[in-house]
Amino acid sequence: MNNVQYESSRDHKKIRRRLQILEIARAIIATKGLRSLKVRDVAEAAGCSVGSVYNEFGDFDGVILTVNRETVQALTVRLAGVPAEDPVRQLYGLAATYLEFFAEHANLLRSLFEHRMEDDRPYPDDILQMVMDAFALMHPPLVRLLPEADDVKIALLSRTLFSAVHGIISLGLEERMVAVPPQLLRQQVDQFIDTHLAGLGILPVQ
Amino acid sequence: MNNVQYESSRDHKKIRRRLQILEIARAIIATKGLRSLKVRDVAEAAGCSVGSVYNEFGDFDGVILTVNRETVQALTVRLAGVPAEDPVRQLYGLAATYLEFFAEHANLLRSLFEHRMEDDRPYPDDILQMVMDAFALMHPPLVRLLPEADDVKIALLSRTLFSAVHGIISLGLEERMVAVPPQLLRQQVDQFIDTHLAGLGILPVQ
DNA sequence: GAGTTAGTTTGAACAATGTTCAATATGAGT
DNA sequence: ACTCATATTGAACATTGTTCAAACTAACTC
Repeated sequence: MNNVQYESSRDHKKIRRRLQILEIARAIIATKGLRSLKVRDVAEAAGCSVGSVYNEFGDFDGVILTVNRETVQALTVRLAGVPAEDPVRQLYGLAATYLEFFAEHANLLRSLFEHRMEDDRPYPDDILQMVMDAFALMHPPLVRLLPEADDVKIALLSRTLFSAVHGIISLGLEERMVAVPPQLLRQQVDQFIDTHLAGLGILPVQ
Repeated sequence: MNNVQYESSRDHKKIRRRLQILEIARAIIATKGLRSLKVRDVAEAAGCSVGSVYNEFGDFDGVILTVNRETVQALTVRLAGVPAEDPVRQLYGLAATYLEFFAEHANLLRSLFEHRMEDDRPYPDDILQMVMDAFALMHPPLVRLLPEADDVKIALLSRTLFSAVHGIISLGLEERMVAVPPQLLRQQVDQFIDTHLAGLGILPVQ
């Protein structure tokens, strides 16, 4: 047993399969919702036994959590791509991007926010941290807009704003709760930020 | 078979048991979360067979939905009890009451907002309607505060505001997402409404 | 290349849990 | 007391998460 740097054929297969399982699980969650995700379906679609899924992810929650982790990573990448020239525009952009991402991947986002662990096992810290980091992307533009405010205040404000936007979007897209048409929802979100920034004494861009 | 007005002994037992099942299911959801709710546990605690639970509620979703229905009813009662003298105070009161109720019954509210039906059966309309009605409680005070705004605009605004507050509260109380201390959350919500009303051009009460 | 070994994969068996339904029990009417 | 419609039961079944001893396979050794 020498610790080779390059991947063995074994590792190759293992990695390929791991990715395949995740891809399949993600596709099922995205199209049919978390509740429709079944170990046997995933195993069959990946061409392996259920044992292999367990071997790779420990338990079924492990698969779900890995998909969730990748969802929040993808979200963060998208949010991080919002231009930062003008702070007000950046805030609008962040909200609009979140709405876009949520609309595209509603079931994946629901899996991220609604999945409850078996028993009372804690949700993995790294995922929580990533969600917090995504929330914190509103921090820099708010600092630029409110230079005199202290950091704690800004942190709280960014969290509040993000949570508020999340609420508007997640309930707005909840088809069962009389979904708002996406176009209208976009206006709704813009309007909301507009009003809130005005309340903070920040003027909208021309 | 004569259609007697008074309840027979049979009906009595049936009704009593129905209430008992609901009480037990609610207690389990409230204390251990929706995922811990099991038919057999409910049946045993209610001193009846699993068949009786099915007999009474059709399927297990039926139990959950009935609990959810009662949750939104209780919420509506609480929200409807908020004094309506001053519209601004009323808005603060609605948010504070929602926060209070959510903090007291976090798992019941999560069951209401997060439960997904089996397959793709639709969520019962009456529950959705009740949620919308609860949201609409912000409508009257907003009409008083913005007399010149048209009704559609107000309806959208009340929905937006309620969704935003819901987002702040539900994520704020999400213990897994670094829960905000309730006391701080209260301030956060007040601050939020304060700012948003200011943005709408509404002055806070003295 | 045959043998050894460590790690992997398998899938049948098990466990937990939702669901059904034929048999039984029960209350109401006569 | 008898009859009958209805409610209740719980064992059996269906679905799905989980385990693990046995079979397999790749890597290493000589």
